[in-house]
Amino acid sequence: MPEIVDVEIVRRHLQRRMRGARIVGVHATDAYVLRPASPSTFRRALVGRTVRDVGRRGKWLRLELDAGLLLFSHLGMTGDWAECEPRAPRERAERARLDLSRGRRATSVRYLDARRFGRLIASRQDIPEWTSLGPDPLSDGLDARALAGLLARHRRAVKEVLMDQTVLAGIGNILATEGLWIARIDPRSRSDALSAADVRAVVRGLRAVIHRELRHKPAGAFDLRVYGRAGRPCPRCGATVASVTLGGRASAFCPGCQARRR
DNA sequence: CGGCATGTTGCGCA
DNA sequence: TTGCGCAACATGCC
Repeated sequence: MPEIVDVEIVRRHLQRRMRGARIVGVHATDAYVLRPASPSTFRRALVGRTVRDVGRRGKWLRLELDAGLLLFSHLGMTGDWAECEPRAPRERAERARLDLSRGRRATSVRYLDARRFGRLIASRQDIPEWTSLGPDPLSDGLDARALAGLLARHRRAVKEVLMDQTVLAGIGNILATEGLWIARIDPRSRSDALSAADVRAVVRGLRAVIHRELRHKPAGAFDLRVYGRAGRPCPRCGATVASVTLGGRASAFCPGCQARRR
């Protein structure tokens, strides 16, 4: 599910369903993903609260409730929110459900997460994971000058730096991989070795993937050019797509048209 | 059965 | 101090 695009799509859904709604019931069924971990404490914090706004920064969702309460949601690897009937039976991957009422309308939203790497955190203050996030490419914009400054501050592979949430918020393995392919830059290039033109290309690449995904995602999968395509021909130059490991993550790239900066 | 997965954190080592 | 590499977390799919 989750990179900035997926999380933004979820945010829009939740905003439409939840803004102005009152939480009338909480079925927090999985202590593993909750903070506070006790389902009853978690439930008591949320029941009766009204949702003022659904925000997002990077891969984090931040629901502003009344009475100064905040609900943070990170989707981990397999998390998702979906609307459901209040009477719908619990699904295997369902970790929490919020029953909502707005006017005379009653509906529910539920948090599904097979692998349980996600988190639901009720808090009275912003959490460190939220406050330490770097600029968000969608809400803060992405400009080459700012990104150049950020990249120059690190000496790791550019792909790892792009995926560092404290540098830039929301870029994951797919977007970093595809963005660097569009920019024609080898993901192993040191971030501080990129020229001004390279940084502009990275900005264009990331923008292109983000907006393309944002347009196509709701309709269905859009086709990725190099991610998950190691061993197959590069759609741009025909060379065989390679894969290396960076920061523990598979990183596909085309040795034919993505040059390494040194 | 083994390998892999759109994420994050923490540890050990050079 | 910095930069890595790797394991771990829990589950599902091929």
